[in-house]
Amino acid sequence: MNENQPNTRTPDAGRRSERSRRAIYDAALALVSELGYARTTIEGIAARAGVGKQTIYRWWPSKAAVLLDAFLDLGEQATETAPVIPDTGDLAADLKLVLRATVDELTNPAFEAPTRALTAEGVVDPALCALYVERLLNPSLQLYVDRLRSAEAAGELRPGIDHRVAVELFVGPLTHRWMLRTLPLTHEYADTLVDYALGGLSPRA
Amino acid sequence: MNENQPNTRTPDAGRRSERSRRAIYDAALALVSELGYARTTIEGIAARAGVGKQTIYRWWPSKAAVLLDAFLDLGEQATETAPVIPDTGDLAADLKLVLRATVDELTNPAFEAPTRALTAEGVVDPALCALYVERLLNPSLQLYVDRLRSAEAAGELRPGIDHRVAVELFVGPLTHRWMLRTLPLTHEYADTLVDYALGGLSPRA
DNA sequence: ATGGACCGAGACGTTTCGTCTCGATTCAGT
DNA sequence: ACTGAATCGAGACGAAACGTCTCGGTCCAT
Repeated sequence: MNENQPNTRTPDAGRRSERSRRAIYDAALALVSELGYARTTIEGIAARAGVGKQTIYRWWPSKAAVLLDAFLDLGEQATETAPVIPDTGDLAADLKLVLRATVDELTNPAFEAPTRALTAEGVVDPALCALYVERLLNPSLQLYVDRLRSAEAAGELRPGIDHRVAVELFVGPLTHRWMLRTLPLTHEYADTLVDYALGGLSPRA
Repeated sequence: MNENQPNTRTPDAGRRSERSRRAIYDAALALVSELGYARTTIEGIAARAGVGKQTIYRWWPSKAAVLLDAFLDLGEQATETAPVIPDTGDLAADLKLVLRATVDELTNPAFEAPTRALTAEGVVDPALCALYVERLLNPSLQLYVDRLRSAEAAGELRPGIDHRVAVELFVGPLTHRWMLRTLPLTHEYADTLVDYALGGLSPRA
């Protein structure tokens, strides 16, 4: 909040302690898993990481920002995030494969807690949300867009479709069910979504 | 049946002060609008409502629960919530009308702040989420289901479609864009969703 | 070697939490 | 009409976390 003139210190990333940064990430993720996001405190993260509170306040504006960076770091470590959607020539099959994987990830207890925390915070904090979307969501959605472009070239998609809207037709309902826990999130649901979205709800004349 | 746990107090709704209840709703909604949800405190609500803190803690388990009830009460006052989806025989047109109205509501500043707060809290708090879904979301989605059933009878829908999934095909992407602020939420987007979902993304042979 | 920036540690005043106590008031049952 | 129990407004209370601020200590560039 306090962005006054001389007070705004720019903490020079060169002198930054890599050791502390990692320790903070580990502590943050561990505490969120153990206590949940609401009962995870910055003081708790600092204590667990063996770090001064100021070291956190110097580099991050909020608890949520710490968790976002920790989460991004976690994703980068797992280089197996081979971020590619298969292109077998069968669009429906490829989409089902990826959406099923997404279902598995969203229901994986290790990822679910921090993801929910970040998402909830983003719903209410536009600045954090922008970071979240830019660094996590959009890159992921772009993979779908690319696959749909390829599908259009192969004649598997109606020409003129807005690929971005089409992606949201798959991902939106999935996210909706996950966020609001309305009904179980299953592989079958993912498959049905693909079938309905590709085939349409209207009778095929 | 000995349900007299000393710990479990059942605060007997008969003696409850209607006056205080309303004052708390008003104060809660006003403060959330003025300060945002995060900086709205239970102490602040109590002070603004001219009410003892205990009166809030006695009847609600959390700040979010207060806001949910306040929000529900607000909706019940506005009896003009004539909760019907038109049935003109043109499914696409009817859906576009309702989805456009939903877009307007989601972007209405008066409703947006408390709705975001409740949704965010629900993402992270399963108990609150269940209440939210049961009392706000599901009744609303049921209207769509009913309209789709009518459409199926009229031959406007492929037979055998799971109406609930179909509803989520419309509402999911809308909610996705609203929650995560990925792209602007417009009437055009609502229309496109209806066209894509009904017509399907695959080429119509 | 020396100055500056970061570091861990923690003291500090503040805010809010959730519980508890206190009379006053209001309602139900004898 | 009396009385007892429960809620009411008001606020005191200790605990917890906030975010800011010193402290020395350490590391690096000058």
